[in-house]
Amino acid sequence: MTALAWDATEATVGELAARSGVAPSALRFYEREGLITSRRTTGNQRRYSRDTLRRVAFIRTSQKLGIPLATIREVLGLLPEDRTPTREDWARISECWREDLDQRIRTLQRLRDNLTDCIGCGCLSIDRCRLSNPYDELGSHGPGPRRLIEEDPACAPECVPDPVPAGG
Amino acid sequence: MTALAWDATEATVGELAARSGVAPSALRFYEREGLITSRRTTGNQRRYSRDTLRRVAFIRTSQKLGIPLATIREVLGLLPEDRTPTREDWARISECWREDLDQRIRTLQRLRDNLTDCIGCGCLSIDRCRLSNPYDELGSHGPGPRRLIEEDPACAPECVPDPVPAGG
DNA sequence: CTCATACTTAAACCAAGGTTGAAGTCAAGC
DNA sequence: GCTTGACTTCAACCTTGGTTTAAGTATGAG
Repeated sequence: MTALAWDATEATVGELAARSGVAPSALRFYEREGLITSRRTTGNQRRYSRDTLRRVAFIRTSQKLGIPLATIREVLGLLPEDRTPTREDWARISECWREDLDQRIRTLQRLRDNLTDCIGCGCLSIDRCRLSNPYDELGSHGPGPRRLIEEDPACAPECVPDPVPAGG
Repeated sequence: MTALAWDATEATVGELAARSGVAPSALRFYEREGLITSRRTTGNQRRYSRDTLRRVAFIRTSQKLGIPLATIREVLGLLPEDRTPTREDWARISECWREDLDQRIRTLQRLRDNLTDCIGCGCLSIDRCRLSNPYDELGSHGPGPRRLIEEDPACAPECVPDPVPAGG
């Protein structure tokens, strides 16, 4: 069970995989995509520092929340680079997902309510229905409530919670 | 503007595209995938019957609700084949999405609430966090609440609302 | 030193939901 | 009956989030 060791301060890709429950191929993929980083040994093998485990946990958690990797990468970029991130740092960037999640819940609820309305009248047609309307110009009859179903802006990382305090 | 005509009872792919706001390539794709059908002219061109517009509207609406095409196809299969679907038929199959939508809303709310908890403690770590736990076996410490984040069973078309009454 | 494992890379592949392009055919206005 | 635009098919390509495979290299136990 040397794969679970991580007794020193660094982990191989296999050790990190075992600890995080994420496949080595996925970890290499994350590294290619710039979500995690590693030191290389003289023989070109990866060595991960301990806090990478938390970083991977953040990535997987965010994915469970439905956030695309590109967005996760951007938000990870808000972490301080000059020191190991603290609990507070992680909490701060986790806040980024809250608004996003709230927005998505609201959008789904709106969609569901409209569906309920529309089931009542059986009106799922291009021309009349608030749910189905693609973009009304084509129906060419009156200014419909076009923004009822806005593409949710979900996952735009506009959240820059606070300027991350640098240094210790 | 002959593309918008549809004065007769049938539409070409371009006309249906113009009316529905869905690209011709997408309509051909839907047909390949069995979500819509068409008659062919002697010259092998597609002609869509009028109710295809509603069918396409249903498809797009369902996609907005986050339903995959494969599931939409299955539910479309619940429509009567021996007659043009009525308002009631559409309403009936639209009901299929409701439970699904409710489930997804509940899941997202649960995730958000857990995130709120976890932000409080800054605990997004593999070993402790309810949100981050990948599959607890690896953490190897006690029976955690593993099903807090279940993969939502969303989009299983178990909804067979009523046997569709055949004939007019 | 040797041998088994674990590591390295690049490239191919998967699913979904299409788009794009090439090469050829149909339909309609003049 | 010709020309033009809309149609046809097939195949390749795109994105996201990876996995799989092949060929080769490092590391560490004995």
